[in-house]
Parts: sequence; C-alpha cells; structure tokens
Amino acid sequence: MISVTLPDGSVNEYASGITAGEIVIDIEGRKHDCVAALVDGEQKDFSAPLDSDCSVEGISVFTDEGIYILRHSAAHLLAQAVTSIYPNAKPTIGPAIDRGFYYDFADLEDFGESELKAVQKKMHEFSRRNLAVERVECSESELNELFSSNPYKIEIINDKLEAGEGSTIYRQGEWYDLCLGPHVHSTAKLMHVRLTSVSSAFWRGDQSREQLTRIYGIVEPNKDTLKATMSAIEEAKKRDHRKLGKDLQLFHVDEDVGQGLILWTPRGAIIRSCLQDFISEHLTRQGYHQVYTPHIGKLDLYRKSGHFPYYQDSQYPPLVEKDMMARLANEGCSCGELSNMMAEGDIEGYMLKPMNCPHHIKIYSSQARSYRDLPLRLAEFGTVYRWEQSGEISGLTRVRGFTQDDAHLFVTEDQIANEVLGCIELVQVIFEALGMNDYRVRVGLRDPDSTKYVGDSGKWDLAEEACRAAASSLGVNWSEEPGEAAFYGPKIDFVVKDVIGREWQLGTVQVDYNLPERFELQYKGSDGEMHRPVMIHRAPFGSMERFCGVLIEHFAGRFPTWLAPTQVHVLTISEKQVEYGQEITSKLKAAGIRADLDDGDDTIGKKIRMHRKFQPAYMLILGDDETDNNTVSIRARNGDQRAGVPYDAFIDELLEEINSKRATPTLVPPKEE
RNA sequence: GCCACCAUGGCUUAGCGGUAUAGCACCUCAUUGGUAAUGAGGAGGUCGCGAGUUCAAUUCUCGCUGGUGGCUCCA
Repeated sequence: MISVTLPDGSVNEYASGITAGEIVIDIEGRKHDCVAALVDGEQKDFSAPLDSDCSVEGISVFTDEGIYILRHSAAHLLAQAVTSIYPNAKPTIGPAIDRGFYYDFADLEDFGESELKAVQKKMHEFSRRNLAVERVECSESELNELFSSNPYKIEIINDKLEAGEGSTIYRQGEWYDLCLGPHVHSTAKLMHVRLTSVSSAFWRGDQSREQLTRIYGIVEPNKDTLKATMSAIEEAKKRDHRKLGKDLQLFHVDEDVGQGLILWTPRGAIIRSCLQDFISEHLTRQGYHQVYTPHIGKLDLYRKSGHFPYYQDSQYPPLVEKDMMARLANEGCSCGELSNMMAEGDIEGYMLKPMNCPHHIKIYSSQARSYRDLPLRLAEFGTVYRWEQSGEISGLTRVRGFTQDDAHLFVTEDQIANEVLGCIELVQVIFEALGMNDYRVRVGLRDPDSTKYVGDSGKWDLAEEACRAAASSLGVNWSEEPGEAAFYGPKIDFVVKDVIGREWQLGTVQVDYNLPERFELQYKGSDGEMHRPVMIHRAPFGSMERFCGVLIEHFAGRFPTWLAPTQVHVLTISEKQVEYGQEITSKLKAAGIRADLDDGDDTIGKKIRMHRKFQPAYMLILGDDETDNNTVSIRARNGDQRAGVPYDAFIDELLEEINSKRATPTLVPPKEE
C-alpha cells in the first residue's frame, strides 16, 4: 500500500502500482476535466504507475498547464495525420504555443491551405478511433532504430541526450513520436481541433538550415470553448488596424510610393496631430526644448555614430552625388566596389537618417556647455527610415519610414536616475490617459559574462539601478532581462499586444554612454574641469505609426472624443432643417469642434447607417422638434439617445469632455431600467 | 530575404481560353422621411504591371510589384 496526499490535504491509502489517472478519478469523479496528473509537483500521464508515497492532483484542461498538454497532444495528432497522408513527410518538432500548437515537417513540399482540410479530417478520424496514447521507455539504440529514417529526430537524440542515455516515445495506433510528455491518455480528447494556417520555418530557427513546412492549429476542450475561440478570432480580425484604417479612412499605403511608407490621410492625420499636441504639452511642462532636424545627413556623421557601415543592411542605400556616380560608372566601378569605397570613407554621400540622435548631438555640441545647461532635453518628432525586410512589413506596425516622438537628454551622471524617472512618468501619463493598462515593461540589463559593453561597470551598476527603480515605481509588471541591454547602456522597454496577439515594442528609455564618447561631448563642471555627459534616448510612443496602429485596435476604431477624427456628425431629418443644421454645424466648428454635416435627402435611418462607419463620438439628429426649440437630439455610438438638449449646453458639455480627454464618451447616460 | 497563398471599378465580390457579374458607395430624378438601408434611372473596369503560349488571355506559363499568414531579422 502507498499513502497518497490529496489536494485537500487528506491522505488516502492505495494499492501500490495504482495509476495516477485512477487516483484523479477517485478525487475528481468520472466526469473530471483533467488531462494529466501532478505527482509530487511533477506532470505525469494518467497511465503513470505509482509505487511509493506521494501527493497527487489532477491537471484541469482549463488551467494553463492543462491546455498546454492538450495542445501538445494535438500537435502529435497532427503529425500522425500528416504522415498517414504524406508518408514521406518527416515530423521534426511540434510544440504547444500560447494560441494553439504547430508542427514542423520536412519533405512536405507544395503543401498549402487547401491541403489543410484533408489533414484535419484525418485528425478527426484518428480522434474518433479513441486511440490510447502510450508512453514507452526506449534505450538509445532503440531510439536510433525507431527514427532511423528521420534525420531530424536523430539530430535531436544526438544533441539532447547523453551518450548511452535513453528516452521515451509516445505511441498512438501505428504512429509514435520522440517525446517527454505528458500527454492526454486518448486521442478522443482531441476532437475539437482546427487547423488554421500553413507557413514555413527554418529547422531550429536557423536561416542557413533546411526550410520546413509549419502547420498551425488550435484545439479546445469542448465544442463551446472551440466556438468561443473561433468567434474571438473573428472579432479580433474586425479590429485589425489595417482593415479599420481603410474603413475609417485613416491612412493609405500605395505601392507606387513604396512598401511600408505611410500616407496619413486627413482623418488619420487628425489622430496623429492630437497625440503630438498632447505630447508637446508634456514636453513643455517637463522642460524639454523642441528642435527640428533634416531627414538626411552626411555618411561621415553616421560613420562617427557607428551606424554606417555596421547597420548598412537595415538602412536605405546612401545617396551619392550624381556627378560622382557618373565618374565612377565611366571608370567601370562595380556596385560592390562602390559599396566598399563608401564603407571605407573614400566616397562621401548622404544617408536617410536611421535615427535622430546624431543630429541632436550636433545641436548639443553647437555650443560650449556647462553643468548649468544640464540636463539639456532636446525633443523632436523625427522621421527616420529603415530598410526592413520586405516580408516583415505590415500595416502601421512595421514600416520603412516612421516618426519617433524622440528626445535626447544630455545629463550628468548623478542626474541619470531622476531623468529616467521623468521619462517613465511621461509614458505612464500617456498610457493612463488612453486607458492602455495591458502592457508589460522589460528592463534590459547587461549580460554579466559579456565584454561587448562600453562604459565602466561602476557606471553601469548605477544606471541599471536607476532603471530598476524607475520601472518598479510604475506599479505594473516588469521583468529584468539580463543580456537585453543595448551595448551602449541599459534600457526600459514598453511592450503591448495587438489584437492577434503579436507583441510590439512601443516606448523605450535607454541610457547611453557610447555616443557621448564617440562624439567627444563635453561640459564644464562646477569644478572647472571638462566632463562627459551621459545621454538618455527616449520615445514614449516609440513611433507615431506603430502607436496609432496599436491605438486603432485598442479602441476598435471608436476613439475617445478628443481623438476622434470627426467628433460630431450632424444629420438632418428633412430639408426643413437644412438651415438649422448648417447653423449648428458652423457653431460647432467655431467652437473648435470637428463636425460634419449631412443635410442630404436620405432618410434618417440611412444617414445613421452611413455615418456610423466613421465612428464619430456623437451624432446629432435634427428634426422639427429640435429646430423649433433650439435643441439637439444626441445619439451615442451604441444607439442610446438624449433628446431636447439646448445646443449651447451640448457644446459646453462636449468641450468639457474633449478638454478632459476622457477615454470614453459620456454625454449620453446609459438608459435606466 | 525565405516558404505558402492571394491581386477583378472607391469598397466587398461572381466568373471564365473568345475583352466581365452583383451589392454598397457615387451622380440624376422622384420622395420630405424621426434614430442601423425610400424608390427609379445613370455613370464608372484595357480584370496589379511586363513578357510568353494561343487564331484569341482577365482566365494558362514565367518574371516583377504589392498584399496576407508565418519564419528569419529588428541599432
């Protein structure tokens, strides 16, 4: 007999050799929702036999651990289905991920979305057959034998296992895979599975290795959760900023202009400029100076900053004077030679700026500086250009030309902590005003074992401590990430998720010892000696493009009144109200409110339908009642109404709402009942 | 950059080896209508671009451009 401690703390006696699954049934009953067991804190299959005293509890499929086991098992089922249809395909790896699972296959060429259906059908078939999933211990030689036709598995065996060490496989029906488990005990648990997409991946994430075919899928415990997940995916697609950007006419990307180059259309430009105004107010309050610098600079400048030629691949090619180009061409200079000569500094040219810092540095050094000038905070909405890989460009979130809400702070060493804190506060103010609470903070620290960092370690300790202190003052989740610092200093990054779960780095605050060194920046200290300032780079939004993209999805296009491209749409019921409508609209505009008038001859139902797509904060409906009494009828986005409001009262309330930058429109109180 | 898929009037979309649907938007006329589509008529496309195959290509092939999903990258 063995003594087993149950989750409620009680201890039961069982016959030695009982399986973990049998105990889970004993605890949870036959109708439990568990996929595996936790034995002494370790995940085990239901089939695991127990022969000594231990604690046991079930792992519910509705926990993070449980759903991961389900997904992992679904990945196995996928590989079983694929290999049964395509016997030549070689499974490589197939893990569970946050949103489902995938499996990578070698030798599965020409496999596209249209092939998914047959595979999914096969998975359902295997699931319906209720195949037992068995764990089998194997010796090294058995493993080599079993996977002899799959070099990828052999590579894993050779890499992960010590010589002479065995491992386990999981078998379901005829099929088996190298795996540590645990897994669900039967394929029947995997009925609610859907394959979602096909893409490619490199073996072990290495671009120089084989290209594999990756199949993605989702799996859910039951029909209802599957349905919920599928509709959540649909909902997310509706919020996609690329779709909303088109529907709401916020921005346009034109292939004749170029990939990843954003054309801000009038409605989107309003959002951007409101945000910029908002930031500018804070800049003034915090003692920043706004500056303007050009979009290009000499190659030499970027040689000095270290951007060229080191980051050449992610920059637009340099601009070279045309007479020089002609001369070189006449001399038979090849592109490769040209590139070398530019790298060596034999040819001067200009570059689209990939960062604003060199320009700001030149503003710093345009005058002799003393400690009394510090901290000197230079801010600019500076547009930079980077040659992102073509496959990576997407909507507003990954582009080739973007405007950073950039600033560089030139500070003394003992000002670092305070100034970093000031930067963080700005980020927080902005995120709070926009109701963006779902972000995480990464503090990038240096890797203690690496020597790639500039600056002495005492300074680094202070700067890292300043970053830590600043991050913890935020009151949100933050993590230290050793090795994630830039080579020139520690940093704090703000990361948010978009609707399809992709994470985007937005704001960043970085301490930099490197550039002041490279540019030999100086200031005269109170001691009369020359000292080197430290720079802080910071961009609370990151880039206007990316931030607006995330913001569109955050609000699902329903912007707060202060940001809405049009705040009020005035709709007349019949032509009797045209004059009144025009009067109201011009009064709104005179008050600085963004208003739009529709005095056409559509019915009011039609007008509401048409104007809804632009998501104004409010629509005003004007009929005889309103005209006769100098009032307006307010319609909120959700259809709620508030009739008989005197229009000057409406304007006052609206202005109050705009000026307070409320995150949600509140002029129409929700209906009672 | 790599793999797969995709590209038809402003938007959504049908279709096919013989120059093309429909809805919405737009314009005109009628209608003067109270909170998610009033009716009728009209205009608008060399089917992303460039080659090739063919008597004939929007439809087949190749290249390019752009997009989507991923991978890789991201100072």
